[in-house]
Amino acid sequence: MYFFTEKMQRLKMGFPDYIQALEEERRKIQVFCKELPLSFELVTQAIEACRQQLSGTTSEYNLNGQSECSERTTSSEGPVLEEFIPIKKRASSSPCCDEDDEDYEQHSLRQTVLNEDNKNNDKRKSDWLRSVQLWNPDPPAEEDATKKVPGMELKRSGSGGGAFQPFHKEERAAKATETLYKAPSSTRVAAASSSAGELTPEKNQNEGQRKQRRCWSQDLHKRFLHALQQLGGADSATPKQIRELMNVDGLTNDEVKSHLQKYRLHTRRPSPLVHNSSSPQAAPFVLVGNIFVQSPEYAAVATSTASREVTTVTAPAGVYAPVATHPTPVSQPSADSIKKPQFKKFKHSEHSNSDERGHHSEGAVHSNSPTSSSSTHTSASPSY
DNA sequence: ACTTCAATAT
DNA sequence: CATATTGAAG
Repeated sequence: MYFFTEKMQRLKMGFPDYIQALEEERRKIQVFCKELPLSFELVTQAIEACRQQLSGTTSEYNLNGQSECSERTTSSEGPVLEEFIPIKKRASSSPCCDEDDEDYEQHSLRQTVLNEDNKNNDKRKSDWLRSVQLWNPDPPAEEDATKKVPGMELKRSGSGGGAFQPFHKEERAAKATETLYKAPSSTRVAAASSSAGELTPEKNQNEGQRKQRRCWSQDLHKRFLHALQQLGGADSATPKQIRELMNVDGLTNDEVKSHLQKYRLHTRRPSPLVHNSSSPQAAPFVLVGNIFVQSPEYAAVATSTASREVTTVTAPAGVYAPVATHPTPVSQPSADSIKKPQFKKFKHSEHSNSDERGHHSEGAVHSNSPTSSSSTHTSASPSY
């Protein structure tokens, strides 16, 4: 109890007041009990403890409350937060290159709201990394090994490394599969399997079939970022260099190129639009349905301006990080141990200015909000 | 019907 | 190498 008394003293409250404060607190976080189950529980316990202390008798702590909030309970009356779990865990992260765990994320808070009647409202998950991060939770990590055949495809089983974990269904297959390739869609015959061996995916695949999609697992992406950062940012890095740094075998330049393209695309200002009105800091939270959630933009902004700690706290995991945002990536003892290309060569004329992309030294850093893509506005996508 | 994303094509 | 287009998947 010392714990409580101390707190109360600090707050200059007596048990009754403290209890009341706690209850209020509990009420506030109740909506998030799903997201913050422990907090909820802690507060609840604290209340009970205080009550016991106060009256010496055991009183029910939930007079008015429900001790638990079932997820679906809320759904009955409207929108409900579907996913939003900030679990940032990199449990299974690669053993090898964990040194730079850093903030790999910025805005990836997503607010997904689900209206019972409307299925495709804003389910915009903010970004492309969605895939990256959900897929292949397990970092095969075994980079050393020969594995990671290009042909591999892992089904999402977002767990381990994944930062998000949708609370609903979600089956997780054993992560075992390191490499598993798709069944021959057609032409390819089973023949290969017999003698030689297993992996030679690209080999016998006669005709032109499109190459198996490469799955950018979390680990892979991590390496990608790592490389990127060593190279001074997405804008100065080139596919080849990246690939080399990544040192993943089986990875091709094209794959890296493609990924880089996407990365750049998403990374750079997705939203030219300004949210004039409210100052950024004014509204870290937005009201969604009947719940407040942190707005992604805010998180993004926070990353750039505010310090990292804020970021880490508020922003759950994302995958793509500001990358080079700051200095000292990994091993960077001497400034010039690695070269920083910085400016790209601009071929000749053209490049009709206006492009925002001319970063200056430092290494890039767009820490803007890629939040993306989405929301509401329809178009924006090339397809159509 | 739409979006996202890696693979290709330029 | 950068970008644009394609085609597959969700």
